[in-house]
Amino acid sequence: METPSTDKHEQKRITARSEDYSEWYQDVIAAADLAEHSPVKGCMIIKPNGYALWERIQEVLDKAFKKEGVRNAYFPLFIPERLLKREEAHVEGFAPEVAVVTHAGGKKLDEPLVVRPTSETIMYETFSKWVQSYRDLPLLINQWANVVRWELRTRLFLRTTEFLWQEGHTVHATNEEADARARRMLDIYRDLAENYLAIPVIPGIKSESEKFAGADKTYTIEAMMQDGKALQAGTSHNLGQNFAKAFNVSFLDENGERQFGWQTSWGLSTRIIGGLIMTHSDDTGLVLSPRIAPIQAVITTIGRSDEKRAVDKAAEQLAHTLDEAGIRVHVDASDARPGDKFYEWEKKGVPLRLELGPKDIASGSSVLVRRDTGAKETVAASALAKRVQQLLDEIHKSLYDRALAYQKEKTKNVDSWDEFVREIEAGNFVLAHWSGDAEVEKKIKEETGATIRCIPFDQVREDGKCVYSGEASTGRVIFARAY
RNA sequence: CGGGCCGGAGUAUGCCGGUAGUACGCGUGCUUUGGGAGCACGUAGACCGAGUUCAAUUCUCGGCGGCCCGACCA
Repeated sequence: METPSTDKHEQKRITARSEDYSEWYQDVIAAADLAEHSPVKGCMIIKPNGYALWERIQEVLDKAFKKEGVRNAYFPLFIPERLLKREEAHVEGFAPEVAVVTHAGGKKLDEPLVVRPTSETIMYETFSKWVQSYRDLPLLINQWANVVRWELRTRLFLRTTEFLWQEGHTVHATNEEADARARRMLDIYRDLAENYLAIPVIPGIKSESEKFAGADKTYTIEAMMQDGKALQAGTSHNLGQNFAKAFNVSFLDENGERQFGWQTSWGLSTRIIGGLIMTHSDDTGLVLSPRIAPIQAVITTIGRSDEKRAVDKAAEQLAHTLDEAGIRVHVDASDARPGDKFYEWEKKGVPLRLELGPKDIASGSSVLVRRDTGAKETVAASALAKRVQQLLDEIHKSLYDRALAYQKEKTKNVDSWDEFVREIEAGNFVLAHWSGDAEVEKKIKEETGATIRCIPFDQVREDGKCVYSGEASTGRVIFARAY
């Protein structure tokens, strides 16, 4: 037995990724002060640092949605049970995981109320009244909300009993238009992931057995975490007319004929924050991509107490300059020792640190330190704002490139079953031929734990044989173990 | 729901069938300040129940709670 060290730094250290990925993940969340477990099992308390990330994501998505003509609305938390039961595949998919309110106001309710696991049913009941004519279409609605899914096993951010998300719901006159909308919204998620979170993703379509309960088609973006497991980072569904028929969402077309609407829904949740953590962070703590970081640059002051006033003043001035340049900046003028401050902001993942002390003020410069590489440079005060902006862009690119290189390195083309098992076991993504048979998919899952993450949009058409059954196949799909 | 580990200051832990000790944290004061400061004083703790025992935080059983691994899932 190893005796625990009494060294305080040893005690504060984050578990190495290579030792225990799960523990490392939780350590990073704790070190960056993002979230904690709540007294209610499976639920999560999102702390201010974590919520600030969610607010940034909301900001980016809301802007993109508005550009598309999507409008925000809010529907009730409670769904009458009969509504949830109206679409057959939907109720089957969600029945095992819904929470139901049976008593309220001191009485047993005549009809139980389901706490929404998603809002298709309650929204479409209303949509049937909102949509009367082809002139009412397309209807583009988004809702920011919490939902509840009673999962057996939970993990901070990745799968919690209650989670925050946005869910978009649309109605269209044609299937083509609905499908284009579903694809378009997935592309907005891809843009968020790649251009803001620096997470490279693989967009594609889900297999029949992996698609959303009640959808005709489910589109997804899949990301690879640092342990090689896949994370479904966002989904978009072409619902066809399944819900429109169940909820009578119909309209009169140009010819005065009644038609059912074609619908989509799409969602992205706080889970993406888990993806952000697991994509970039290291054994020192969180690493945030610059465009999503609530604080992009932190100015840490250094100096003795008799110098403090002058240093603080210079820090405020510098912060003002950076703020003017549109950089999200924070000044840490606390009394803590320099080393303490450095570690603190590294744990929290702030992309850039500017050290400012008497020496810097004397020389009219500042020391700039990158969170991702640790590289230091001294920059003249006059050139700081420009250099900071430049470095933020570089950090984004570097994080993205590194994650993409890792994903490519750990994605293997495989043509035999032995290889397949070995590569999955090694924590890789596997590109393999699959004939489209759901039974085969199920058996592969049972034997290896791997599921089809998606059939990539950029799939190369090539003839081959199913890696499991040997049946003819026209292209490779992505298999992996997933969160 | 199966398998494993664990419940003690805010956190992490050592020894122990008989005054619960240590480190970090936190508070006050002084000295410090360019990579996790030093000293002094202070602060705060055994999940619940039953059993064994002169005596249980320690041993046994049960409950409850947590974490990890599976099944389910965004």
